[in-house]
Amino acid sequence: MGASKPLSDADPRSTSPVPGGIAARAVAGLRAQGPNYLSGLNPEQREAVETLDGPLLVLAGAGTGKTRVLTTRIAHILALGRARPFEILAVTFTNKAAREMRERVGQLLGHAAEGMEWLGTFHSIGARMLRRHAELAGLKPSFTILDTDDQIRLIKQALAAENIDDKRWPARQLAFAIDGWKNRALSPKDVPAGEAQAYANGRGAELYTLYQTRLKQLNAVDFGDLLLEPIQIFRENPDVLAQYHRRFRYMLVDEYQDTNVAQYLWLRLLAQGSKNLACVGDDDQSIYGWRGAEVENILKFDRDFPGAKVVRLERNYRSTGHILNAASFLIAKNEGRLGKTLRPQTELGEKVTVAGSWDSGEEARAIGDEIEALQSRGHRLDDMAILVRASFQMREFEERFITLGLPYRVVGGPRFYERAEIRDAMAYLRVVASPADALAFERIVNVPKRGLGDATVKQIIERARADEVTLPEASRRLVAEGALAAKARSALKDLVLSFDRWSAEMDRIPHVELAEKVLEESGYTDMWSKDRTAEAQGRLENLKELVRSMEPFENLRGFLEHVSLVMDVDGARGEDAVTVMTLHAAKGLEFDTVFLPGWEEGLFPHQRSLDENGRAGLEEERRLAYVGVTRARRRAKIWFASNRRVHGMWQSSIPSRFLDELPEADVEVLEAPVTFGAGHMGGSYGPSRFDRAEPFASTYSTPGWKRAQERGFDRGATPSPGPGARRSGPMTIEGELVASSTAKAAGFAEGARVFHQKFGTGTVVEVEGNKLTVAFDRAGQKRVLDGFVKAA
DNA sequence: CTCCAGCACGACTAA
DNA sequence: CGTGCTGGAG
Repeated sequence: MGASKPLSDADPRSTSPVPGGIAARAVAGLRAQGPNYLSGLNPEQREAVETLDGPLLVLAGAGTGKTRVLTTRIAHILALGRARPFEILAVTFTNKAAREMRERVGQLLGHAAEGMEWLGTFHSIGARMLRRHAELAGLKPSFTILDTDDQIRLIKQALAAENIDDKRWPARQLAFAIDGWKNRALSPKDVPAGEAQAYANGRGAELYTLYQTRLKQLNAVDFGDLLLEPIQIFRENPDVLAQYHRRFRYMLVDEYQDTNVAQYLWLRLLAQGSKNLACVGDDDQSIYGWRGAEVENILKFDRDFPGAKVVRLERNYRSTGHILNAASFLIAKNEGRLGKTLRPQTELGEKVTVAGSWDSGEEARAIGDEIEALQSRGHRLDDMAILVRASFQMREFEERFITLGLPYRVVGGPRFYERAEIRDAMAYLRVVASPADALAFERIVNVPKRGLGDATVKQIIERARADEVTLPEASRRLVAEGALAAKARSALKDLVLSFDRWSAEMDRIPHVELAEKVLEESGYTDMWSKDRTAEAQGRLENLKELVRSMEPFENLRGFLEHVSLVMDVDGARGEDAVTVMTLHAAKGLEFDTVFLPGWEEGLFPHQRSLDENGRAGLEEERRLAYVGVTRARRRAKIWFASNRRVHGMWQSSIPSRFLDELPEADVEVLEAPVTFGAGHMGGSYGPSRFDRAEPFASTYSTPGWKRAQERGFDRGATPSPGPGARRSGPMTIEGELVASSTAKAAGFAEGARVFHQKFGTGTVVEVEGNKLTVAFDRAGQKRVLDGFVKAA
């Protein structure tokens, strides 16, 4: 690599590929005037943008203009004519980041960044490459991309075929292991013996091989393969790799600290061409260790890419002083870091606030109130966000915001495409688009119920395997031969004919219309319309949303590709709304006001991180806290609750250790608005508690609150309540308590129509204190507590 | 052979 | 709390 002499771009002629050529003169011209897109950059940023040749690492602290550098750099390359849009490889981790980059390059150039076909996520670019050279990997270009769910079902099948007890060796565990191997670019033969030993008595590697074979048979890949297969192809086909070397004149990577071994290898292979690889990252924001990210990659960048230039961005333009100081002080507790000193560029502003609440419900109420207060003072909801550690925390906020009528949007919550109804609908569409998609066919062959159970499906699969045909084709043959029971045969015949009809229509009618037709004619929407459970309505809404989301796409195939790679729905509609999302999803974003609830030991830092990764896990959690605080421009508001329901059980919790790691001078501790009950460990649950709860009877009447109180009482009786110690017996205490505190608020009479979250609507048959016997229209007669039903 | 209810068990973060 | 498997009824 001695050939790559360090090039100074002070002299434009030396950086030009063709000395004295058009580009060089253009550079000189631009340099003279200074193109306006460069004018707002500080010296470090400008250096990062203008250092075009050779490897470059930009260490960009939070809020130091990282995205700006990346996008300006692209604009610069294009403006100088160094490369055409399709000769730039620009990789991000999330679709959001890719989208943003595309938009901002467009803004800089004054027109859409058309033609940047290699701007995207690692996975989408990997998929694109793999489709081009699918044959080299033993696949057809139409291969399907399996998500985690499909993956696990496939592994289950493999385990069953090998007679491995999936109770003892859960499929998830193997899926997790395979994922890990793929993240480290290990093919079955490369798996270290020790690790392969760990699963199913040493059959790990064998099962991995089997899984890969099944994938190929299904013409499918998983997420890991989207990178691994191209790496394999590049290694085995130098001519293919050479094509990409010629193609990519410049390469940019966002969030380099999050790359795993496979991504690193992929990049290194590609960067052997032009060597113009620019990586941007921040070791303090490395929060994806659990999916294989190797902070090492960023730490040893200059060794991996000799002659690399390193630029540090340390001027923070985002946050006010107190916020930045608090974040810096916190992250300084980490040991394994390159070390950067972020410098605030503005006033100290407001201190970071820390407040406690009795339980998670109160936390949600208090934050909701504060949001409304801010809103009434003229703050936009768009400028506020609630960042949670785990997505289960979101629900409470959603519920609260619904009652308040506060518009909110959830980013990456209970994920849209993971909902059963969406997956079913998608499976239908997948089979229509490619009848060979066996997993999809299996999923919906008996949804809605058609009388095609396991036995029938098994026959179809066996036949398909014997004849080496698709499942629909095997079904067709079985039907034609008059096999199967008469009932199953006619149901199957109808289904196969329907698929034939839909497939034939695929290119004739608009895909949105086709989707509606498929869902309608298959009886799928009907199935939910007839369903009287509470969720059914929401599911139908989701299906409508799915169909609506297909509109922007050219055709069905385009849509399906999008969904398999972009597992999120664009929720960014115009309305002013509070954002609720996980800390992981928040990386790269910023808001004026950031609420950080749930800073409790066990949740944040998350127990599992500590258990599984010890100190490294703690450090990653701390980086996550750092990411959270640094999302805030003007206000960071941290909360913790004394009681939180985890896995359906109320547990008391202690404040996060991170709170004590914040600097006193930059933090203001708020009096909790309502602190009664907290720390009430004594067994004296006398009338005094009731008296205090009484005034709140109307507000504190949610089931959760009741159980919070019940839990408090319970703790008095049993000092260390183990989880599971109370499987089904809390009714008496809860019952009495609830009866007194909600007697006036609730009070259902016999014959009243009520609605229950789980059982739907029904009629009250009997009232006994707060216990109701309700005949539900669908779910039958049940005894429920009145707190769980609303008047219908 | 299919369907459904009841029960056990596992639950953070992502493309 | 939700899903996924098992066993028994139809």
